Amino acid sequence: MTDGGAATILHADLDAFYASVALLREPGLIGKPVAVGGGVVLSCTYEARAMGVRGGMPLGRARELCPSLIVLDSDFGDYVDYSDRVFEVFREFTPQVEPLSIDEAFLDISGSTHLFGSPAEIGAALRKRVRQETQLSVSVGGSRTKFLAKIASQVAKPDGMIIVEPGTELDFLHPLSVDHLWGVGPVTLEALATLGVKTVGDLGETSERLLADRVGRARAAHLHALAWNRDPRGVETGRRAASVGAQSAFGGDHRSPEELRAVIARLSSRVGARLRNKSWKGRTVTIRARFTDMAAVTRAKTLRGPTASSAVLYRTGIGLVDKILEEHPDRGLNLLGISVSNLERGSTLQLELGLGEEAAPGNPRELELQALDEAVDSLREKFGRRAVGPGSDLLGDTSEFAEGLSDIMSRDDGE
DNA sequence: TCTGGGGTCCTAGGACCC
DNA sequence: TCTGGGGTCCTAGGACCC
Repeated sequence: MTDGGAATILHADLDAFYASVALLREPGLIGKPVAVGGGVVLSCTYEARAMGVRGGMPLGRARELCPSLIVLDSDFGDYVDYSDRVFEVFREFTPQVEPLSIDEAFLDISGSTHLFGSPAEIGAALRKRVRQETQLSVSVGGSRTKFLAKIASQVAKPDGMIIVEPGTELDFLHPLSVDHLWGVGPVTLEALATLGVKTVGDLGETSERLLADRVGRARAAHLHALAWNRDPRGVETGRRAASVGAQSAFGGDHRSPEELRAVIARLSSRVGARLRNKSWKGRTVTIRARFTDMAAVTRAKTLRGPTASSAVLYRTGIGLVDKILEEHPDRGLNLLGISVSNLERGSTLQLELGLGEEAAPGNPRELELQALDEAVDSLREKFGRRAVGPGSDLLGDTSEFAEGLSDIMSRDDGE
């Protein structure tokens, strides 16, 4: 922008982040095929990838492909620490940092080139600094547009850097297969293949109307624009989450209604605590359920007012779970999740019932709900995330929280 | 050891209002 | 007698990403 069209956006992406962090504790395993995860592969080293192992793959399948695979447990606290340190390094080069996930970010460096040099020089310095600070390797892509910077970093992996200079974008982009584009997954890839579209160049030569018939209007317009390197999105630093949620998968065996309530209690306590931590409130509560055949359904309820109360989330969630169980009486559940969207900023001081009742100060039921939320928060602070709900040493399988709730609910009758 | 947990965005239909 | 069209909100489902 300020320097007459030079590449000004960097995309920085840590290589095999979870696996690399795990290896810092086990340096003897460097160079071996290592995966981190439980149930499925969260992340794996490039040695494991060479054998066909991929993120998201069930561990059983990964072991089939790579019998010598070493599987390590994940430690989420470690990941957050390392991520924080890496993002601090990013901010040494520019305040314009947009986090995309725990291990990648966009950086707008258009205001930094006079201090730190060309994009390639900044990218090289940033990679060096991250390695100094954390011993982790980060791949970097650079371009005038956001999505192309991201593609460049993917192509540069592992431990590489590609800066796409202005004027050379289409030469770089058009030979790539379409699934390099953000938003092209297996389904869209297949739909595009039926049109004979294999490369980004093919995509650019295909009419938008034809594309829209196969993949929908919005996606067609988006993909067509990307094929010609049109991406007006800038780096956004202050993005607010659109939803907050938690989910839990359990084995195929039958769960009693009490056990399902306890799962919802634990998930509600986690989500509510996270909302209150950030002073957010949300108005729409969604329950997601997955059956043993992996088919999934969602049921949502929009409250009259926003809430951050674990107690309200629990009560609303239970109602939605009951609805699902009524509609699918004979199917076993495999997973339950609860999330809150329609978020807005709200003070934590004033809790609302969110069910259309007046949140009058001193409303006895509101005070009880608030007391439950405070109990949730202090338990979680003292004993960690498993303090409330099934598996908790402290409270057993039916949480005190759920019992308190049902107590209050039973007294609601007749109001 | 067959399937984790955190998200974003789009589509489509119905209810409801003017 | 005939029966519009736009806009918003809500719900449900699905593709996709890390």
